[in-house]
Amino acid sequence: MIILPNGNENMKRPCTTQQIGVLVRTTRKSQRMTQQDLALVSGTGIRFIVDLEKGKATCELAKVLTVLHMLAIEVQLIPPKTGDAS
Amino acid sequence: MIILPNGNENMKRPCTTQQIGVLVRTTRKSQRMTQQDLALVSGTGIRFIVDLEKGKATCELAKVLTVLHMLAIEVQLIPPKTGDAS
DNA sequence: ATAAATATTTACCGTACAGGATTATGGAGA
DNA sequence: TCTCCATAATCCTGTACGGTAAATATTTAT
Repeated sequence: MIILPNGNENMKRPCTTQQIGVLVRTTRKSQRMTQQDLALVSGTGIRFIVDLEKGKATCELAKVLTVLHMLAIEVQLIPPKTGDAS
Repeated sequence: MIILPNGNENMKRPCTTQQIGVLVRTTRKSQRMTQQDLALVSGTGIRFIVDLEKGKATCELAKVLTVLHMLAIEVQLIPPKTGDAS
């Protein structure tokens, strides 16, 4: 176990809202969907999609999950192998 | 491609806030942390942890990601293999 | 290249609710 | 009992998000 200069231990970087935003946008475009399309099938407003793709920190969790699902982006949450903590 | 009775095609189930809540709670307990501990290291209030573990739909994305990170729960977002869409 | 058609972004308003702090309640265990 | 943990209720500040319209940017056609 390595203690980094910033005080953190060597754990994987946190998933950021920025990363999610970029992923949503690139995936959406690869599906040739407009933001409006995505908003429609996700049951949200366009504003939400715009904010999400911009990496807004305060987006609502469930709506984000819905959007990811509509884009067929699989979400895997992998718990620690019983031992490592914060 | 299979059309299921509920009208959906055969895509994986969406990740739900309920699942995340359960995962957070079980992982936290396995680390022997209290909700207060988790709130403290995550920079949130206890209320947020309680709500998150209850599966509240409207939790703020970034805070959820922080909590997952503090619990060393890895988040993997896997984009579709270029083709499948909604 | 230029124009036309689309797509995206931003600003504003209004409603509704998130989440922090605090306090109270209840349950499990020493 | 006393203590720790979890939950719930209340107050309050800030803001998410939908709708809309206007301003840009990007793509497509001629």
